[in-house]
Amino acid sequence: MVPSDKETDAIRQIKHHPAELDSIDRKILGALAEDASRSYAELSKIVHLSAPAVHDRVKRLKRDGVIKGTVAILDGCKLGRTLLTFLLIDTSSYSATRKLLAFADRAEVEELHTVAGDGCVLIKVRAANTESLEDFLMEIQSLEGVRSVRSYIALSTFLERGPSPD
Amino acid sequence: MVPSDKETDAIRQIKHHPAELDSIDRKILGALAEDASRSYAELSKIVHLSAPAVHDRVKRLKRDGVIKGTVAILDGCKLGRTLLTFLLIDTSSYSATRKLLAFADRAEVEELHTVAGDGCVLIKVRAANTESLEDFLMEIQSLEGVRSVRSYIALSTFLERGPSPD
DNA sequence: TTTTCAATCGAATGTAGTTCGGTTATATTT
DNA sequence: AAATATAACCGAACTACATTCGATTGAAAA
Repeated sequence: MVPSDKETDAIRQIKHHPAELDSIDRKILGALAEDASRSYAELSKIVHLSAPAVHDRVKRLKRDGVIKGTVAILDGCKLGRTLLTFLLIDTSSYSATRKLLAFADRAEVEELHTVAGDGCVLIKVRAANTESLEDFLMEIQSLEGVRSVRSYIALSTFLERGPSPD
Repeated sequence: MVPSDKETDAIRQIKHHPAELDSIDRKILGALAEDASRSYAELSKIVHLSAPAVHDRVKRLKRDGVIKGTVAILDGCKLGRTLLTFLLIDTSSYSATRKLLAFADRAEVEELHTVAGDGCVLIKVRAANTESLEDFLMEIQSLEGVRSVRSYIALSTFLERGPSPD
């Protein structure tokens, strides 16, 4: 039985192998990673192809999962979140780590990773102010199995973006 | 003299005060932060307004800088970058810190902040593999004025997104 | 009260996304 | 080598969405 298109698409998306990308693909990806509102006409000028040709490539890049989607970038300060902090949390048990994963639901939490090294969990938090950060910290510190929490409060941000195709 | 529209727009964008947002604005922002490709027709169903009304609001949110832009989210693994690492670099001089800021140009670097606390600079790096991460680390460690570099290699990522309007 | 302003709507318009058929070039098969 | 299949591309047509417009409403200011 020949696999249906749907099946092969599913396999393609799951694959963690790097997709084969030529220089034109990379230019398109770079342009869209910078500004996803660019029109196909605009992209076609950048890569010297017709608009439908660019459209085909973007469609393929989405189908293969290289482009995972497009999102609006919001200004944290304008939303009332002025305090960016990275928390490095050392846990003594897996159950404690699991409890920390639940914090992914919080609106203030932007990233949550488990890491190798001294700590176990790394959380990027954008809080409204020091008070709300303190509340957040207290909540984490009071969890059973949390050994230590180190806070790194961002002073200035010089770069914040997603993966680059270059 | 009455300030021109251009001037007031410029002031509005620079302002770090939180913009006044009602619940409809927040719903729109949330929907677009999740998927910026949603049409005004789709958004209008979510917030129970007409498409032009939503259009006006989005235009205002962009003008005020609450929406900073829209970007395509790329899959780091598909691009051949499988290794996500956070570096916490302790420097002994401002000139060393300045040298580190130049690393914002690197394709592997996704975030670069100065932080208060033990370290001075926090860098989020997405490298192709351990070898290229090692090259990167070596380069930083060999900089004059770099006291220490702590590496936190991500094992699993449970959340990665921008500021939320909620 | 009267006026002004901002937010909204339906309808019309314009622009950009998308599909289509045909062409070329390359790779595969016979 | 010839024939066939495949993939990438193009211009032109089509479609759908973004955008503009004028009118209406309701609330705040004069």
